Amino acid sequence: MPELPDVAVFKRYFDATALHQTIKDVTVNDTVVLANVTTPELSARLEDRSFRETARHGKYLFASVDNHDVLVLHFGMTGRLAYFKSREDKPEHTQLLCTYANGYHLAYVSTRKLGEIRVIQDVEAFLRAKALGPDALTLDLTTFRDLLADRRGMLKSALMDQELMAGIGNVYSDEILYQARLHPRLAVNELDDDMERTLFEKMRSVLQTAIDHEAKPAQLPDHFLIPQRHEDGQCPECGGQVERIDVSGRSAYYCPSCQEKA
DNA sequence: AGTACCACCTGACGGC
DNA sequence: TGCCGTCAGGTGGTAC
Repeated sequence: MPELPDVAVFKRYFDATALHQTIKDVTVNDTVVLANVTTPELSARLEDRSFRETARHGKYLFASVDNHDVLVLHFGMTGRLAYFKSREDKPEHTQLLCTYANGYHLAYVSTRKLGEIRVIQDVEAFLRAKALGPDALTLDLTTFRDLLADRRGMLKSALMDQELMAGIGNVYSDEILYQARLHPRLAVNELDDDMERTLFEKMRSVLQTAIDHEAKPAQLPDHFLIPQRHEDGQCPECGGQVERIDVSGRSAYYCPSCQEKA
């Protein structure tokens, strides 16, 4: 699930629950989610410390610790957070559990364990190492135009390329293209200035609207395509059948009559 | 540079 | 009920 809007909601959740409390215990379930630390190292880094603040870039959440470390959380396809009081409420597939002095727990939950947890000291250096592009919700129109200027290939692939811009995944790229009424396979260099502007504005509004609605498909506005991303899905605009095609190995849903290819 | 395909993981779902 | 293939919103590596 986690694309930019989801991670933005996780950040809000983290900020509302897990900051400024002393961490008394750290438990790791499966070390496969640990990218650059061992369980003992992670415990040593976090125990008797607290999280000071968080930041988000693309699909990454950064939680700074009051010792200059930064805990990096990436959620893969199935990751999420859960804050709860009773151990009985610990979700299945909890991979990392932080227990606070007040007895509450923060869990990093991931069924498929495709995400990762790491500890870094320098966020900027991390972003450079990953070669991540600017955050899709932070970049401005001029930057957006520059990024697309010397890009070839298909529109959907470009939106999803984390090195071009960070945060957009398979689902939200479909939504942005639908709102902009552009075909997912349209070549980037076929876009004129107006289409670029529209795409940029829809990118912003789609991401922000999703965040405002907790990134829950069922709560999204009626004119969104996301709830229709399935067999038998209907276009909110024309009522026609939503179609599924392959675009660079991912399934793209779109409306063939509203999203012209050229 | 961009695309296709595989790998990493697990669970849900449909067909037999 | 059980087994099997397929698919799922993530990234990373390799080969064209």
